[in-house]
Amino acid sequence: MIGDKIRELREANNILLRQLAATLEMDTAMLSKMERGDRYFRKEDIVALSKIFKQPQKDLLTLWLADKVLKTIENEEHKKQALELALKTLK
Amino acid sequence: MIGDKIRELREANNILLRQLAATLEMDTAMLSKMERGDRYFRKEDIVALSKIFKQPQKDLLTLWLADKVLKTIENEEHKKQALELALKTLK
DNA sequence: AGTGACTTGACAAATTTTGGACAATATAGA
DNA sequence: TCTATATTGTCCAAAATTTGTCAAGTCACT
Repeated sequence: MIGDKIRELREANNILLRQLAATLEMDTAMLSKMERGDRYFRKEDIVALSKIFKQPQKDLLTLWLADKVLKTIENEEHKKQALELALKTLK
Repeated sequence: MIGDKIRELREANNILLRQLAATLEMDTAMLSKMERGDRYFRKEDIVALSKIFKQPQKDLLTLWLADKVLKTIENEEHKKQALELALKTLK
């Protein structure tokens, strides 16, 4: 999800995976995994990426956090109810 | 949240912390922390507790999972948007 | 002061997550 | 086919998180 977004931005800007990886000072394989959702971006990288691609930090961070939430509940039952309950609690 | 619920049930049934801890085969201190939200219940314990207190598994598991979700997002910004996004993605 | 119930903090042990390296493979274009 | 790019899997060590145990502490009551 956040990975798709980053890939989209990267391709729209004609930047190669290895170029972006170099900018973020990470291994190309790692960035590939991150874009595909195999691994998680670190929060600092998301912040850096929002600057690189001139996107509102909030948007990317929200995507990133939603991914994390989805990961915590994957493989569980009653996901929807739990999310709704969590949301209700928050408000 | 799930902890409050368990404590409520335990007290309504006049069971001592150490008695319930013994039933669940855990340290009293651990159960105390769990009820107070300091530590997490294991899923199996929630299942066991729903039997002990004759509660629908679903209800307790939902509470338990909502807690986990809230924990993953605590200390983050844009919690609400992220939860809403996650919920939307799920549907 | 003594007792029972519960809480708390410190700590080590166990487990999970993470970041990164590397190699093999795939894919597309010249 | 050769080359550049990207993907995928596996391995490793470091870091972080979780878990369990224990001792000491509080609190309320008698």
